[in-house]
Amino acid sequence: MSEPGSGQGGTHSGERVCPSNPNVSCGDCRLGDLCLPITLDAGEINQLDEIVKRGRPLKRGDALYRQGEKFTSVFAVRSGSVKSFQTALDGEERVTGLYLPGEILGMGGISSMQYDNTAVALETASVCEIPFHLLEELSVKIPSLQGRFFRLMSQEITKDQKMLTMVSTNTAEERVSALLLSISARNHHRKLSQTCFILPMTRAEIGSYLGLTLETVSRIFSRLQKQGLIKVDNKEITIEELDGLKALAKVSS
Amino acid sequence: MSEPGSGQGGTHSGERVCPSNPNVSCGDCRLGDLCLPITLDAGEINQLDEIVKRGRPLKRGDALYRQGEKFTSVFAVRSGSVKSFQTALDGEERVTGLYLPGEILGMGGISSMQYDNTAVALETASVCEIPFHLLEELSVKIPSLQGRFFRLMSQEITKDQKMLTMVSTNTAEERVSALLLSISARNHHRKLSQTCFILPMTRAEIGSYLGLTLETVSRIFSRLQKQGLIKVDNKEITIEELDGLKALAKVSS
DNA sequence: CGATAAGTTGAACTGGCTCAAGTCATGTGG
DNA sequence: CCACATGACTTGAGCCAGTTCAACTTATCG
Repeated sequence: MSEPGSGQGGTHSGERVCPSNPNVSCGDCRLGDLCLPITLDAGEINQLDEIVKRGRPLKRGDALYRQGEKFTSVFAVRSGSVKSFQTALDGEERVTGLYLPGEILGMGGISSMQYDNTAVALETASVCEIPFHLLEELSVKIPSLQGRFFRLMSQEITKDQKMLTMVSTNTAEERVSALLLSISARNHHRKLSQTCFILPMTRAEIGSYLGLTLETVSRIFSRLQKQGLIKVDNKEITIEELDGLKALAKVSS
Repeated sequence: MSEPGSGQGGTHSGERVCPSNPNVSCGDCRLGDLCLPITLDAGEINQLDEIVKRGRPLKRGDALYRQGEKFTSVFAVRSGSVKSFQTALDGEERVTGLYLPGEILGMGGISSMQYDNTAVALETASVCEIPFHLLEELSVKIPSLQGRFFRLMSQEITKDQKMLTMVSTNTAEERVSALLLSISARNHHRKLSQTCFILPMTRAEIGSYLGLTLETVSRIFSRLQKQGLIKVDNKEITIEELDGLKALAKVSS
């Protein structure tokens, strides 16, 4: 039904500007209004463009950075998807974030000057690397870039706190529903289908992210399907009753 | 044993500079090396000083800001303690943060331009209010202030993710131990006793913060006391076996 | 001093976990 | 291109950490 790598970015294979083309600049990038440059004018985007490094596409499992490494850059997902996770003392991985195209990651490393988690591609993905010391210098020259970055970090704080509230209060069913709705809303924001998408994570990764076991995640999917709220075909999810799912998730957005 | 308001700040009542004196400037504040100005030189501190508003002390229950209100300022705790919480759809309060002297709060409001939680004083407290638009302007002029604020926000992200990992994986015992150790470490950093302190929150608030019920928190306290790791006298906690508690908490710091 | 909020402790219950036994998809080497 | 290995997923049964409900004690404060 879908070859590997088609999860999030692949549905756009017919576009003018290929999202994994390393030569596309920030001004041309179709994610322009989601990513860092959103509030910048053309001249400023060019300045930002010069400090952005665009590497070759990553394969599933490739790391953007690793927990404990010296912090150098933040990253913007251009296509595909990325997860971040912390490795506990016992070696267990705990997923802390899922990042889709247009989203920024790595900001947790700024304070301690080393990355506080590991980020790996969940599928074939391309990312922009933004060396932080250059971004800082540029932010002093372009106040609106500083403002944009303050806002981005604030967004991450808000997101994490929402997640924290959810994991510590909501039931398994509410958490799984909320995750599906979150992916749905982010797809919608990127002009993709909000009712049908490929899950970029395995059941185990979803469980780790939501504080559940993989068996519970699987059972909830089956239950939601039985209730007619979603259709599950392996990793392909179709939301049949968006409002019903929202009622179940008990979250504002 | 201790009158209200003596929890965190009151133990310093014999100091030269009274922490609730609204006339003390950033340069004179005994929290100087914990709070915002940490990396600034004398001239820069004076500039920051001019934008900081120091109101009269807050009483227990007074709000610094409320969820949904227009975002205007971030706040630094000068003395006392502050909690932040989100109000769910059903009206339930979920504690999302505990802030002790020298710590900054309110940064979650920057992105959406409205506060994403409510912050109230847990005891008599004094705070500095820093209007954000002035802080932004000043940050462009003082690059090290921009850097400092980037680092502060990053710290908040790291803290939240650590909390998220903890709440979704650790047992009740580990969570309670970790909170006690966190308060202990923060007290130590502020040159207060790391083994004996007054809990600024009720059992219900601690439970809400850690994703537990108040009964469980109470039971864990009793259990830890029975094991000889801590001594509990209502809100006064004495850590008897710091290393034992650390072993139990299973956290790095 | 009396009212009310905070905290403790016990007993029974339950949502999600653990363990187990399978099926199904994906990909690899012969 | 098939066979087989391996990882991903599903489903069931029993269990347990933490919840819920309840009764009580202890602090706080007008």
